[in-house]
Amino acid sequence: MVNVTMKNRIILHLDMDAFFAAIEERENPHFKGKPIVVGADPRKGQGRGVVSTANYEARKFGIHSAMPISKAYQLCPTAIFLPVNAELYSQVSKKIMNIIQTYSPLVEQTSLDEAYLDLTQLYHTLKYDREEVWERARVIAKELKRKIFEEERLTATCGIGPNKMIAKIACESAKPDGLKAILPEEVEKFFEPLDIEEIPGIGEKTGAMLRVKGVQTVGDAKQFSKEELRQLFGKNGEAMYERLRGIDEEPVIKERVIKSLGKEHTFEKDTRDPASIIPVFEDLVEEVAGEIQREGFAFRSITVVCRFHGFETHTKAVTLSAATADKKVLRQEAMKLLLRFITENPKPIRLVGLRVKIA
DNA sequence: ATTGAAGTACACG
DNA sequence: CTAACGCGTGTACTTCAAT
Repeated sequence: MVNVTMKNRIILHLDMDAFFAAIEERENPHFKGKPIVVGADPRKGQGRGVVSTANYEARKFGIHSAMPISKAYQLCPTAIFLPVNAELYSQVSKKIMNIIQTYSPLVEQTSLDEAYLDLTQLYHTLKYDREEVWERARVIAKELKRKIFEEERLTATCGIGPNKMIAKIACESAKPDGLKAILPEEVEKFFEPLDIEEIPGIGEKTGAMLRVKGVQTVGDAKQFSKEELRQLFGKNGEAMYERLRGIDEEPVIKERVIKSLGKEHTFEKDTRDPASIIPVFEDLVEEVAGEIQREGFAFRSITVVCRFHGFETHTKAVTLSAATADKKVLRQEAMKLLLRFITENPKPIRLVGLRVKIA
């Protein structure tokens, strides 16, 4: 009998290829073969936002997600720049997720275009025959890809592994329109040459710190003991030690509980003019309060964010004596925090934001 | 000693 | 002139005060 616990799972990660851009391409067939950048308006290179999604044609110019739109414009001014049509992408996402649901009862949606499927039940239905289980998972991935393409004319990439992290890394390695399974006995070989920043949780800052220490790959990073990593990176360091070795016990969760909710706004030009700032901030209050009411939430803690000229960002927060859903209270308290920012800091303001913690 | 609040840093899609 | 850098959400840390 095979042990079926957290230690012996099979997880599938599905990630849509260049999702937003692919939808736009589908909706406008004459865009086919041209570089498409979905994101902020570049306004002749003066726009302030970032790239949400670039299709593979645009990526050939070096354009990628999260890149400042002004840089994307420099790299390829002739690309087709499109605004984010969130409503449309959300509708398509729902259809995709509905398809995914039919392949597993345990699905975790992590964004509009990504989901994890826990296929561990296959161990039961296939009498614990490991070969069969992994083969069946591949078949499911192929069927998923085919079904999504048939129904939505969009391609996806699937990764399969013994946990979420490995499934995701497998998926990343197979993009676009790919399928990759990493078996438990293949994990070590596969991980060894990976750049450290491919490990979830190691971002730009942590990656830079590791490179200073002469670490480039996952293999290099394994020279550090768990204690050393804890010294360097705290609690994250301990998790990192495990992840470098392909260990990840994170369960596939059906739905996450919302813990906080907020809105923010970046001005077209940095400003200290109350006539520009106040109405925008009032709108944030309206939207946050509206969402709180719609969801039937209450809040007790309020945080206001201010990003000043030069990108310096600060927060101010208050905690109320009791939870409430009252918009007046939100406006009153949030406005006090905002005014403190304006009186304490003479710099022009780039962004204002408002966030509440759900009680 | 523990808890909660305020503020900062970092990560991810 | 090597900087340009949205938005929404989560976790973890440090510091300080009150319990």
